[in-house]
Amino acid sequence: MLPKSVVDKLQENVSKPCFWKSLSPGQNWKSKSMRIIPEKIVGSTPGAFEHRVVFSVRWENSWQLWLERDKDDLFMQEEDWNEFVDDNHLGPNDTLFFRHDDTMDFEVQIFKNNGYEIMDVPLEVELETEPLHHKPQNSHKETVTVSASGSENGGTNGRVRHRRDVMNPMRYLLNPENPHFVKVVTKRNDVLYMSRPVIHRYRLKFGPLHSTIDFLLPGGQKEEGILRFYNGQPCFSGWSVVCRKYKLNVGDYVVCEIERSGSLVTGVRVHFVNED
DNA sequence: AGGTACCAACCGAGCGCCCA
DNA sequence: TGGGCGCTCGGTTGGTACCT
Repeated sequence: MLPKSVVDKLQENVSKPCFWKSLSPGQNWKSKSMRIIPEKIVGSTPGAFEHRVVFSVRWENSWQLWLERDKDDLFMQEEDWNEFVDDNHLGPNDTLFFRHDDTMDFEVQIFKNNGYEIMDVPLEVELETEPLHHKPQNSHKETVTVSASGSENGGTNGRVRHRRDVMNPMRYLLNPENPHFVKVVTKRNDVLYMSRPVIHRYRLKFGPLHSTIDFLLPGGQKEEGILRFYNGQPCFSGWSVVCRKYKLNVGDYVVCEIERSGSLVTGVRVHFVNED
């Protein structure tokens, strides 16, 4: 459990409905009891989140979790909750603090057993060995190089047009499990094409034509993109705005980290590569 | 208010490269 | 060597700012 000073400080700042989750003996984070939305929260915000909730964390990542009723209790769906647990590498001594922000939105704070709050994406300690439920085949190694065209190691359709590789693109990611690809800026930057190997490998799904996605940029900045399908290939307009705003030049590299809700693509987190 | 110029975006066509 | 894929190119369209 957290030190009392930390608890007191949190509670001082809390005027909205909130609750804690930490493990009791014999439980693990994927126990069904950990997926329950406390009745007092449901009761205090009637109708606010009958179908889904969205958890947002300090490092501007978020997870959408669908809800299901079981008897009188409201549970987060197992698959969604397990993904949240895996993504954040929750350990037995961790504590979660949930604050109901707005309608279906919760702000989530993750504390380690010493009361230290995680402020950035938790890194997986042993990336190579821990099995992950949606980890793709040919999972990335830290030393992987990725061609600028977006093809990753082991891909059969990869083209090597710009053979200056970005070393270790995973180090740019907020969440190492997220799909990602490397994009080289060209003089035609009206749309950002999605990498097909990444789409297939992660079985990514897209919203309807003209639905919006977010370009999540450094410093918490955000630009809106529109989903298009050119030649059957999904891509996002609004990319030119990003290139202009951040003064990207032809030949510059960016690591595009795909944000998902389930398998549905909701945004592209853009990491500017500076390897020179 | 209407005309013009400029710019950004749309999207089909086609090029270049890799693999079987 | 042909087919498929990833990507760029370029013509067209639509929106906006500026000028008269």
